[in-house]
This record gives sequence, C-alpha cells and structure tokens, in this order.
Amino acid sequence: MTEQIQPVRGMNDVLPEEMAIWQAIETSARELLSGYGYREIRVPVVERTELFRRAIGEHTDVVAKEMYTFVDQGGESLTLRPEGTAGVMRAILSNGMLRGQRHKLWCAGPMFRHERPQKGRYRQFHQISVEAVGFGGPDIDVELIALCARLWRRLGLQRVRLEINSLGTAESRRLYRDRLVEYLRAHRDQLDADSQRRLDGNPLRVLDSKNPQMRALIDAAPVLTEHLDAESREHFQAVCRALEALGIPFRVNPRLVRGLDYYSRTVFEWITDALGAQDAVCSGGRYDGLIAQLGGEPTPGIGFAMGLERLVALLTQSGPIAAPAAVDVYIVTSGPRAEAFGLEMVERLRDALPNRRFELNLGGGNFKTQFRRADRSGALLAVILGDDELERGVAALKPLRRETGQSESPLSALAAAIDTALAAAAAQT
RNA sequence: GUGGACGUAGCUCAGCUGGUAGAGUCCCGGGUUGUGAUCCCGGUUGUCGUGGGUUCGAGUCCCAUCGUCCACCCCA
Repeated sequence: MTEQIQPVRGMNDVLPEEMAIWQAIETSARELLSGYGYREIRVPVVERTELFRRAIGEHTDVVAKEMYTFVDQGGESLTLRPEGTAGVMRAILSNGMLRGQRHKLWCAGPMFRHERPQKGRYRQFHQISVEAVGFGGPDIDVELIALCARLWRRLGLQRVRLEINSLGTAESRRLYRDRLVEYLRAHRDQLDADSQRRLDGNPLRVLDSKNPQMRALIDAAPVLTEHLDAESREHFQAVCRALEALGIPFRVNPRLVRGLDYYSRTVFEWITDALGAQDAVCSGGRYDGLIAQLGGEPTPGIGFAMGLERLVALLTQSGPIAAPAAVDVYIVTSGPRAEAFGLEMVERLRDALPNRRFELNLGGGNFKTQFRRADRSGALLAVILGDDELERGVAALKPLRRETGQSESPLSALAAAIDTALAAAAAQT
C-alpha cells in the first residue's frame, strides 16, 4: 500500500454527521441577519499582505507571527485572511460603495492563523462576520449586540455572557496608553516576561494578563474608562443604557482591550466558561478609524465575528441535535427486469413528487441487504419492486418505522400512494 | 515558538515485573433461497505511529522522530 497523505495540522474535516449542527447555526444566522436588514457579501480568502499589515497592525500577534503568507508566481506577497473585516472594508473601497452610503453587511467563510491548535482553536476556522459602516451613533452598537443575543436565544445557547468596554477614540487611547506605559515602566521589575514583551509592542494587553501574580499591579494601574474623552464616554453610556432598556445583561470589563489595533470606542465579547481556556465565542467592536487608514473617506464602522467551531462545540455539549434522515423513500428491487425498471420509475416519482426524497437501491444485493440499507437510510417507507410485482403492474409499500403491514399500489397511482403513506407515517411520529 | 499527557482493528478501548495480539462495536455471510431494526451462529479486521537501541526474546524498557490532545502566548 502506498503511504497515506496526512491532513494539515489544525485543518479539520467537517463530516456529514456534524453538518446538522453547522447548518442549524448558519441557517439561523442567515435568517436573522436578513431580518435585521444585513446583506451578504463574499470576498476572497486571499488578499495582499499589506492589507492586513495596515488594518490589523504591524505589532499585533496575528500579523507578527500567525499569518499564512506566501509570495505568488508574480512576486507579490499574499496572505490567507486571518480575519474578515479587513477584506470586507477593502471590497467596499474597491467597489466604490461608500460615497456617503451606509452599509450593513455580513460575510461567512474560513479564516487562517498559524497557531498551535487546541480546544476550540484551529488553523483553519470559520467565522460569520457582520459589519456596519457609515453609522456613527450608539444605536448600531446596540442593534448588533441585540442581534447576537437573539441568535443565542434562537439556538438555545445558555452558557454565554456579555462583556463590554470602551477604548475611546484613537487619540484618547493614545493618551491613556502613554499614562499606562509610564506606570508600567515604573514597576518594570514586577512585570512577568510576557508583560515586559507587551510593554513595548502593545501595552494595553498587559491588562489582559492571566497571571495571578500580576493582579495587584494591574488593579492599581490607571483605568482606561477614566481616561475617555467626553464624547466616547457619552457614547458608551448610551450603549449601556440601551442594553439595560432592552433587558440584555452585561458586565463592564475595563480590562477588555481586544487584540487588533483597529478597534476604538465600544468593544464587546460574548464569553463562555464551557470551552476550556478559549472563552470568546463572539466578539467585536467599533473601528471608526479603519476605513480612513485604508485610504477611504473617514467613515465610522463597527462589526463583530462569531467563531463557528466554538458555537458548534457549545451546542454539541448542550445536547445532541438529531440529524434529519437523508431520504423519505428507499426503493428495493428484485430481478433483472425490476432492477432495470427501477431507474426509470424513481425518476418518474421524482418528477411527480419533487419535495420527497428517494433513494433507489444501487449495486444489487439480496433482499436482506437491501432492507438493511433501507433501514439505515432512515427512510419512512420502502417501496418494493420485484419482477412478479412488475408483471402485475404494482409495487409494494412497506412502512419502516411502525408495525403496520405492507400494501400494494398500481404503478399508475404509485406517486399518490407514496405521498399518502408518507403523510400518514409523518403524522404518527 | 514553549510545556505536559497520549499513539494497539474503521471506531471505543484492554493487554500484569519483557515470553507468539484481545474485547466490544462496525462490516460481511448464514439461521429466514421475497422483507430491516431485535435475537442466534460463523467470518475478516492489525507494518502495535515510524526509525533505531537494549535483550535469547520488545506492544511492554531506552533514545530519536512524526502525529494527536490539553495548556501557555494570542485569539473566534
């Protein structure tokens, strides 16, 4: 035997048995987004490396060490997208969609980050990302959060809670950043190795440290929320008030800072304690400076992304989702003439009953085998066509999910008989 | 990139201080030559992740390597 080719680390197959739960999430999300007036957009998985450098930030971990970057045959540096927002913003600009217009969009697909895989974290993973550009007020922030909350409700997701924070404008964030760096430099000897490294690149992230020995130092640090500019503070308060009015519980987490550079003002994260160390299920925030940074007219923007693998894992934990049967009717044949006629008959049945699903037994097999396949297919009904039925111009109908005896129907009325039998079988379950 | 645990049949796993590779499930055949799921009988599961070493002898001990999982970093 030749050696088998191994799958790529961190890139998983989603098997047919798992698809029911994926489709449940994707369908709910699609319906809900459409119901809120968001339109789908599809953008390439590959972009110029420069796009992510500029959008996400040179010294973020994502850009510095997690991107799948390669030089193509034309000598250009390209990158497999590590997140969705940058590509969608690029598409908006490339297609001249702005010009004072506002857009509510969503985009789904695979993302790629070169990290060590662990529970709920893979090198190819899938997100649904939702973006709104041209909306500057707090109302859109609230709508996006309410949309998430509704989706969790619809999916029956329980163990998630909302945390929010405000980073302020780019300018107030810079001022705060300077204060923080000053404070941290003064206590440099107390910082652990990770935090010392962050101090140079992305000091806000020091606040995120999980090291308990850093806790006291962090608690005593200047608080971001207290250094907000007046407008951002008002914006944030409006968001909080509206969430309260909508009855959506949340916690203000002053240490919530997000890893990508483009965020400003409102940031939020839906987190869970049910997925090991990976607690974020869905997160996002405002990126009011991003479009200008990418060369467009200054335009406010906000968006979030949910991680499908993590949602799938959560839903799988909270109870199995029954996979629907693949077919309604399984057709068993016996004898050379019946076998040949089967193909023709099933095509006619598909014409007559386009909403019913038929599987014709293929590749022969004795009755026992064929009935076993019929049973495994999940079909409610078996249709039996043997040479002696064919001679009499009939087919037999056998319900597979209850102990009712089988009956016969003339071939001329078979479609109607199947429809009736399926309706009866469905009514019983 | 760093740390820990683990790699035995398609799947879930057992295998003692080294002594010729096992169970359940799945699949296939039969009991029922025209009737599934249940039941009974029978059958195939395999370079023990890979390479090397120690030994009369290695699934078992040692080394290396690859892979998986979990965690760190970071994030969805």
